[in-house]
Amino acid sequence: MDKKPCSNNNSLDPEVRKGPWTMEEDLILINYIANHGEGVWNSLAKAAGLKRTGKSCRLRWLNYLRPDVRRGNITPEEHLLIMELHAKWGNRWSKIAKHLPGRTDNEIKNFWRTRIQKHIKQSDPPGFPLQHAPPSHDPHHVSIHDHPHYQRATTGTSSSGHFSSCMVDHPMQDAYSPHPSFQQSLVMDPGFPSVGIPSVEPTNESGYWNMEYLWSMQLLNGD
DNA sequence: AAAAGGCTCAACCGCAGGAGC
DNA sequence: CGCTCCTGCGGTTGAGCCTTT
Repeated sequence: MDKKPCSNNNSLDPEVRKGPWTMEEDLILINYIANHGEGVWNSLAKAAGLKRTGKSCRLRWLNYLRPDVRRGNITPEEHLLIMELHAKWGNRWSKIAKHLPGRTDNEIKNFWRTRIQKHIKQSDPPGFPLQHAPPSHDPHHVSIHDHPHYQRATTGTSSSGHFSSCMVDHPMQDAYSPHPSFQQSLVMDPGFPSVGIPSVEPTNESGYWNMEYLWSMQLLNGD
């Protein structure tokens, strides 16, 4: 992803930032929404002093910063539901996401494209329409659990087997970082506190950080 | 140990539809 | 009625990480 300041690419407005969000930007957005509520994203971005488009703010909030966003791997139950709903509605990701509490359309879309679609392509004869994805009892659905990609997904991306048990269905909705390198650090510390301030500064050198930490800061701010 | 290729997912883009004027 | 702005959605991209050779 673009690590550059991105102040002048594509956009006519040189003030508009693009690329990954920083901790500071996230804090600003969280604070502002906590105080004023969400919506009217363009004016929100300006009023909050963020050099981002309203679109970008909305996406960041909906996909990451919202407190009810559920991070971690897709569970088999969710997987099943996604298969069923996709069979019913096709690529209506937002509609599907509404039936998976805490999951975002982006997350489901990515999950489908990287795991399920690939698997179906590999195992189906040419021309098999994805919209007719089989119901849960279908061999395709069952066999995907044995697929290397699925297994990797359900055990996390690390070499540690501890990762999955702490990430999947974590009661506190997981300690999660938007950045893979920080996610890596969570692997080393499965007991990373999900409430309160961690004992270690939860940022890495890239300026990425932990959502729980950020929310705890928000709570401490009392806003 | 290093290189190459594959995989994941955060973030962007373009488009469509709705609301307000 | 037409225009503009905003929101939401689905598709796509590309950086970084992981796995394989």
